[in-house]
Amino acid sequence: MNDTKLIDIASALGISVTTVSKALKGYTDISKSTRAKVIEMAETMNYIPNSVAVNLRTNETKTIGVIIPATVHHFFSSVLNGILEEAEKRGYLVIILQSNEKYELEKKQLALLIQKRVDGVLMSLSNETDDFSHINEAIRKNTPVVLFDKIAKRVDCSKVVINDAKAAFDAVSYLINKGFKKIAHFRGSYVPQNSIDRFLGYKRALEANGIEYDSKLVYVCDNNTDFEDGYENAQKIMNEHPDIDAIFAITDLVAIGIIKYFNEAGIKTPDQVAVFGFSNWFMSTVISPKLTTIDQPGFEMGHTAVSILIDEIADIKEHRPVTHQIIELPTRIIERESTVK
Amino acid sequence: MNDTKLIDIASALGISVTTVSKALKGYTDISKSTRAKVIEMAETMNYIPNSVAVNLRTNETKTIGVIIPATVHHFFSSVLNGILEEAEKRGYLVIILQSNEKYELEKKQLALLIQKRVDGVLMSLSNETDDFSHINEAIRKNTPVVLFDKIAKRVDCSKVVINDAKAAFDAVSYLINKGFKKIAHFRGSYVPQNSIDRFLGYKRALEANGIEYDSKLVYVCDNNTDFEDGYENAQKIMNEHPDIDAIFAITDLVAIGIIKYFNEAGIKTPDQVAVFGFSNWFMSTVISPKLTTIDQPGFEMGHTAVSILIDEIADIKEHRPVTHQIIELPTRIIERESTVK
DNA sequence: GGTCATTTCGAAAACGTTTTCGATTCCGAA
DNA sequence: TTCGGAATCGAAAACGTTTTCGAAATGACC
Repeated sequence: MNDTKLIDIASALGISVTTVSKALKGYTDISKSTRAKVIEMAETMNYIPNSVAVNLRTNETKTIGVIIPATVHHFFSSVLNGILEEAEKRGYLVIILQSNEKYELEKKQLALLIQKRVDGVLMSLSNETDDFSHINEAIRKNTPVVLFDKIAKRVDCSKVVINDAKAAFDAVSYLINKGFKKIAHFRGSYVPQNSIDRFLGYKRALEANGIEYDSKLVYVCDNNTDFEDGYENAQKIMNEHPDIDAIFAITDLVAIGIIKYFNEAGIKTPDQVAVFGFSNWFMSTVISPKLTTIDQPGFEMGHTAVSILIDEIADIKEHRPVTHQIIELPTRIIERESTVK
Repeated sequence: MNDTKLIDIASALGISVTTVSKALKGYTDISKSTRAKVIEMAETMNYIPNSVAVNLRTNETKTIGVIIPATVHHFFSSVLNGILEEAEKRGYLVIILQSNEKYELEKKQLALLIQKRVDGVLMSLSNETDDFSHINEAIRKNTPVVLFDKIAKRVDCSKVVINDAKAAFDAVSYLINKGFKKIAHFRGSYVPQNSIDRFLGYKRALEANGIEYDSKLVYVCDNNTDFEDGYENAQKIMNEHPDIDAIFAITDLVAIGIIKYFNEAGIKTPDQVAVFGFSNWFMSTVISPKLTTIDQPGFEMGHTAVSILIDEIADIKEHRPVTHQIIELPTRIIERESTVK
């Protein structure tokens, strides 16, 4: 536990702490000779600056916080990888917290992060969250926040998202163009923005193509930890509406539940009912038939969210005005077996 | 940016910073009346202690670092969830780093964590790591380290693992008892301990059951990001040894690659060749046939690793002697379709 | 009223840096 | 020799807490 500190180097060299500090930080008012001596001594004494002391003095921690709503499975692991990579590249550490889709927890965790003096925070909202004062409060305290994926339009901060409505519109339009006529939608719960947007994209695509929207064909899947929800609703819809010929699912997980049921019940995919997923999760190539889906660029989303956040941190530090950006990452259809006859 | 600090409360109340601090921390030498006043004022002024200053003073950060070798997919996401949950429960924050299976990066990241003064670190070793001096160095500096999953037997610290050799032994014994005779093994690369142990378990199970070990039936799959490796080696082995009747794969990912190939090539699983995986990843129930595998308790592993680490942190702080533990978590066979005719 | 113990408070040091600002030294030019 | 500027260094304050230790005030008791 023999941490060497500035004062150790200083007394070893018979100079002041100030000089040591300045030499190490490249101040120009230190002669080359003493600078060399200091650097060498720091080397041999294996000096490592105490980050906590530096943080206190400089009022920055070079750390960002990340709050994600769900477990680190699936889509969020891609985002996380993007976050970790970009943060490391820019010299920031990242603290991860999971809100488990709970508003209260999310609020508490955000408070904890700003208490810990992180320089900024990245967050994706919980399904429960419909009050955003905690976020505004953080921003007011000069801790920049950037929202990704599950965002709130009403919060004034940077956001990086995909255009869920457009992606869903494209997906359903694709199905219509393929000749499917009675297309159901397995949607998510009612509050998260992306659940709403995907639903709206579905509805608009129908209307744009002269197909009447039928609310009876919309089922709610609000469990996003396993595929049981998709499985059960597939069973249900085949009883209630056996004549559907396609389902647009809000996530690949739901879609896989559907396909699982269809495989077991002897319902042919895509011949009797086609299935379209969302997110391009890893397992969408594992299932048989392979799932047609929307590629959602998680890695890139993490990347750019970090990038924007760190830029804003710098802006605030330099007292520049910060301008919030809304970045919309492109999605694309990945056509596989579950929709091609 | 109107952070209120102790001194603000103190001057608002006309008392000293010391008294405010003590009142807030429940010191008994403060009268109930002033304590009440302080608490109320802190409340109305919305006081939040500056963690950085506290850290500097108390010399602890209530933060632990985690270094994982691979991307947060699959097994590690379970571990991570266990870590996050237990850490939160015990009042610790967690900083995540990925070494991408690189020794140099792992070393650098460990140094970074101790520079940041984390109270302890959890790590799972990279495939490249065969020098452990960086870990010993951390421990010598009083930063406790606990290794999980991919560990090094020679490092003197706590570890939480599964018994890979026994789990593999059980898996292969199971196959033998099921009547399979010519069992191949798709192993991992040569240095990680769990790759070695699973291979040894395979070999011993054969020998224990009077089946001669044949090194020709062992294939190396060292890519753990997708299932191509399993796919290609499955193709290869069916050319070179078409008479095998089972494959024990080092991971579910490899096993899924194998099954993918078999499905495409018209090779019946398990009738012609059975497949046994390892880890019980989520997708092992998605593939068809569903994969028989070993359940590896990732969540619990994260949980207990954190628990041990935090206990050691407390021991060090209280100057108690710390005794290292080696925890071996139980595994079990999950029998599914890929091995039952 | 005096003594002593108890209760209640605050000054100050400490944690390890960074940075301002002034002091000292050095050197060349006049 | 003197002067002025440049080069080099260090004292000290500051970041916001915690905690030791002593001082002051209070209360109890005779």
